[in-house]
Amino acid sequence: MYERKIPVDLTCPLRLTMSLIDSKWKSCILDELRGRAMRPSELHKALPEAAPRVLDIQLKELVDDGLVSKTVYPELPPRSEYAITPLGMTLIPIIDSMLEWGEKNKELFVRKYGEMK
Amino acid sequence: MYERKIPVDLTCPLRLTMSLIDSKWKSCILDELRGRAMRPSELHKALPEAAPRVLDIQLKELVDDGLVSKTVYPELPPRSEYAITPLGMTLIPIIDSMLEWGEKNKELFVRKYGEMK
DNA sequence: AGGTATCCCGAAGAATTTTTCTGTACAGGA
DNA sequence: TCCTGTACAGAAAAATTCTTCGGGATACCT
Repeated sequence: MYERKIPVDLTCPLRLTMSLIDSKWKSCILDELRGRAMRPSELHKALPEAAPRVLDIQLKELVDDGLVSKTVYPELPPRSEYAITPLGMTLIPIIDSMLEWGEKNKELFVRKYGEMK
Repeated sequence: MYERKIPVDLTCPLRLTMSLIDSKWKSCILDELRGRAMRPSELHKALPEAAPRVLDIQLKELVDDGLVSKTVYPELPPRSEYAITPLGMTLIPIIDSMLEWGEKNKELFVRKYGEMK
């Protein structure tokens, strides 16, 4: 795993919160898991633009940070499920306000940056 | 300036909003400017841990995105001021909820990651 | 002229994150 | 047996962001 060489000042509440969710797919993962627990393969299907390996890594970080929980069912074929934790749920209002902001202002930026498709 | 090779799907409202504020110092800059306009040198003093060049670049991007405005006073010595725009102000509730979240949960992560000084 | 201060910007390299490729392991089905 | 699906992880490459270094412009002051 990668070891940071330049520490971040997590004393700043803003940077602390940011550090937990500003990776490329973390906010999307939390948004997907808000309604129900999902299996890894489901998440991969739900976020097809994300490289599977990246999803796995960011999922693991979310688990390490206590925002998501992982349950492994000792079955065959193997099955596991990721669910948002109560702590993770407390971030949902932030996700929601970002969703709402993006919805309300998207025309502004689609015009500026193009469809980006 | 750097040209992206992998486009981001800004059709997703969450990723759109994120893309505007998830650079290292953008949220901090908006937080600093929320109260009053500031000169670049003031911002550098307010955020001493940020490399000045990075602040300049991110400030410029915020201006390009319409979240911050720049006013240059044709004086000598030169003076300019950055202020948050009405559009930028609509992001403040999001910043606030992140500040609040970080404040409320910081002990959890300080314990986990250390003081990070 | 040499020093200050202000603001801005280019370029190279380091740091970090993301992407891609590859490999492990298990068991069911053709 | 070979191929499939599921889940996970190492390692190298590529992409992106951040850091550092240094320069340019202007006009003031000594």
